Amino acid sequence: MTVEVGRANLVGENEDMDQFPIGMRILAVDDDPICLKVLENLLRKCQYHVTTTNQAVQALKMLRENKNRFDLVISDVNMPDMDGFKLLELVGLEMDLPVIMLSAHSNTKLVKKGVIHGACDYLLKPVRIEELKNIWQHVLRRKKPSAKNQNKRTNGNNTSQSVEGAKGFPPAISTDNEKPGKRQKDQDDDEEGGEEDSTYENDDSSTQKKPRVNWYDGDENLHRKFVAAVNFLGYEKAVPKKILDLMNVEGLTRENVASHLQKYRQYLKKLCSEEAQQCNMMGAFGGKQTSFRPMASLNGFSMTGIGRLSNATFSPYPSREIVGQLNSTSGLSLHGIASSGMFQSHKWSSSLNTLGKSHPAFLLANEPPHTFNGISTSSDHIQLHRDKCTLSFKESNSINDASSFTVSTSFPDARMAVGSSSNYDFGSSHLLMLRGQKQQIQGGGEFGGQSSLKVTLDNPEPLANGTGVSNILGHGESNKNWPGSIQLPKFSSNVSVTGIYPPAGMPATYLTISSAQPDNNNFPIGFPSTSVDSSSQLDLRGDTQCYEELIGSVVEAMNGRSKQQWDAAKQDYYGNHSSIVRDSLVSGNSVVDPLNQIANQNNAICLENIGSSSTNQLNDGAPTFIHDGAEISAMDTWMNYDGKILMDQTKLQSGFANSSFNSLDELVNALSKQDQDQSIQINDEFGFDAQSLGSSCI
DNA sequence: GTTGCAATAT
DNA sequence: CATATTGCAA
Repeated sequence: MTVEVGRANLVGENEDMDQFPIGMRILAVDDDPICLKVLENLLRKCQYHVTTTNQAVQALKMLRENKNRFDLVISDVNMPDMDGFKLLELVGLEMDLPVIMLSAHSNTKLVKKGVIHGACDYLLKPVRIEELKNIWQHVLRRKKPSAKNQNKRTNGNNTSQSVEGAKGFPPAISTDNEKPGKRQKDQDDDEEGGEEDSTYENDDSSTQKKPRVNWYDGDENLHRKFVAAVNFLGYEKAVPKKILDLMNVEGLTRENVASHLQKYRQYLKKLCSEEAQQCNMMGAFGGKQTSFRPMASLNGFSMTGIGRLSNATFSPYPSREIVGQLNSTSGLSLHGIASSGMFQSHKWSSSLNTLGKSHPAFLLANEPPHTFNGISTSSDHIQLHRDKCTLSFKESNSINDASSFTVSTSFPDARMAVGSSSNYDFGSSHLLMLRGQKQQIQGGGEFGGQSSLKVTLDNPEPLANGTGVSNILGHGESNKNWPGSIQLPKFSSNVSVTGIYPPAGMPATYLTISSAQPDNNNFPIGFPSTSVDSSSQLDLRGDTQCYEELIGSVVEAMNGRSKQQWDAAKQDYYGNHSSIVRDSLVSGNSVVDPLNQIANQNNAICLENIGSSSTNQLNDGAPTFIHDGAEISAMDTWMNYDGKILMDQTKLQSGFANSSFNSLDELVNALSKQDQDQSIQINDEFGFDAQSLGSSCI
């Protein structure tokens, strides 16, 4: 039989495998003594070495006592003391032995369940000896990859799946036969014969070829992990090794990641330039906001494992830039630069040179960053001029200082949101996205539609890398719903976003974003900033309404055990201004659609992530992400790394349904009454401190 | 030792 | 052809 030939060839060199599968050690488990006896006899006829037990618990005990005592486990599914699936799972977790499930029921669901839980085979009772004769193949298959790595896997770890690990399978789950839809090149459907021979030849020699990494295959989608890792680290800081560490995917190499990163960057570059073109095409007039939503692509997690990168779903923008998106009706077409162009204060990005080259955002108009038409980034501010529109950024304070910046606008219906991710290198890695949106303005409101938003970063201190960071990104846990734009900086910072009233007399279309010390006057004062070196401002003038929206989010890992997302703040301003306070110090994160907040009126908004105080564990990261409203709306749920649903958009839209916001609600309400000075003690288990929050508010 | 880029392989 | 892998210089 070819099987025998193949087997002989394959195991021929392995001394102890000469006799294989004769004497293969099998643990048979079945609560029914009769069935067990029958099974035992059949197995013995196959010349296996059989050990039996009628208790799953006992079986587990035996297995644990000596993990190398058995080569394979055959277990009944239905057992009184322990579900066969449970046993299966435990075995898979603890010893990575092939497990064959036995059941009298051919229920597809059961079979599926068994396979999903890692069963390498699922046999129906009564079992025929013909079936048992072949079960050794499961042992062989599993041992095969380890043969050459025998030394490495003596620990009993489940490293035999190194190859499979590259596919993103969690080690705990046997990967032998599942995922029918998945095509893995290293996996021949026929388990033996010539295929094995050729494989063997390759394995044996140094010419063994690496299995190709399937970044997009499979439910867990390595690319998602990749994106998450990149976002976690921040675009510039995302280097292959760090990404690899974060991803923590077995079998994946740094080279794999480097390659993928390369491709990813190229993609972003391309995407951005394309978008720039589109933006240009769109022009200031008639461009339909919804047809081009660069930020929509921030949701990298909507990408499904097709192996194709979709513009709509990839996550192209490094979040740590300041991005000004002036689009649409605001008519902010800057000297031919896309009206939705992205701009960055060079100080916020430590290296424009690099960015200009590597960051698509700066490739707009195919010009070096500092030579953008009308945009100057050579100093600490960027100015964009087009007609009445001016955008300028200036970076302010030193990196080590707490910083704040204020965003203000007089656009009647501007929506504003500010978030922060702390990136030490950037001094402040505020994420800022300014986006013009088409929206009806209903009048200027009592303040003439002016608004401002202050963002304060109180804790730019770098955080030690969380030891648990590696757990954050998945390990097979469901994270497919992560927003792609989540960023996980290495340290957190306090962020406060406060809606404030703009100074009277500001131009009707005026937006300022300034950086200043917390103690400074937080108010944007005209533009451009008169202080060249230490204040930053962004002035935006347009004759039409402009919305700014920036959402910051913080995702945090607490000792690697959990992730927290701090969210984003948005402010809808128009006439009255409403700001959204979000804090997901607990499990939550929240995103509030500004559109739904319009009703909330005159509230000054304070948003602060206080958790980063040294006393709590939020220091591991303070990711930020930006979404535009539509994007956020598109996300149904966000999940934390434990697979818990952190936020349900619908709930959020209907109000801060998330319980974690209850206190915040109160806080916001209180704050909205301009009672910041009062201490509102709302402490949660995470040390959320309303008082400090209040103090951060203007 | 890493990284990023370019050449090469699939 | 797109993408993964490999090679190599910085």
